[in-house]
Amino acid sequence: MGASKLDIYTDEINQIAAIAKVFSHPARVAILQYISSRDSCICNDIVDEIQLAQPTISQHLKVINEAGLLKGNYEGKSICYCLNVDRFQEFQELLNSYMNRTKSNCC
Amino acid sequence: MGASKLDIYTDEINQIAAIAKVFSHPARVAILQYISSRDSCICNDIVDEIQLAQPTISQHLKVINEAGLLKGNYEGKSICYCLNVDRFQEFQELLNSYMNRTKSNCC
DNA sequence: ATTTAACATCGTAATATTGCAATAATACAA
DNA sequence: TTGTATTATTGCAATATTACGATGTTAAAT
Repeated sequence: MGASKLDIYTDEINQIAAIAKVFSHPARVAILQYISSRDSCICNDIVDEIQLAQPTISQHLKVINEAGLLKGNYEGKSICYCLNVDRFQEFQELLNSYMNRTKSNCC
Repeated sequence: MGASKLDIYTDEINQIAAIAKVFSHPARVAILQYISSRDSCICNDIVDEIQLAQPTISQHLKVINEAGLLKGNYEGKSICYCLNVDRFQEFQELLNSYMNRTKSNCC
């Protein structure tokens, strides 16, 4: 196989896994950190900062974007990628809600 | 390729990604939730609860275990898998530390 | 109109992940 | 010791992910 069986889990569990997946690659962790550290967030800047080719960065940005974590504003000829802070906050709250419920010991 | 280039990131970024990877599959999210909900956490119980074959559960448990999130105590003929709450707490704090720093808006 | 710069998409190779059947290992029970 | 129940490991097929070169696309500049 290789494909996850998503239909056997609750929506909440699939949602947590989907959120975690965004952060499960160091390039995406680094990209998000970099975007939040800059006033203007041009993709080419990221290529200079992170040692990956431009298509690879673009691909990771797509994953981050499809999770709803970006707000892209066109500014002149480059794109200003911004963090969608509300969505990011929502992700953090969902993760914490899951983790708080789960960290009660069993033995 | 297909392999992540780990050497181009800081240790902290790789650590966050490694933590997130544990939670990036719904089976592992479900297993952790289930383990924390039970007093005795036998693997066979998990197989009954989650619609995956025993080797698949065992494989996911291995990933969770290698991340340090389990304490396994032998109790009779079955294994009592317990959540390593300290480690789980540590993961939560590292994720929150990263996310709190990152969620400041840029635009 | 042509060029240039920034970013996206396509195609593809390399590698990782997921899932399970078959089998092995382990520990207790009879 | 022989069975039985529980968990781990192996091997393999299917799919996903990662990475990048080549090529498009878009918008401003010349």
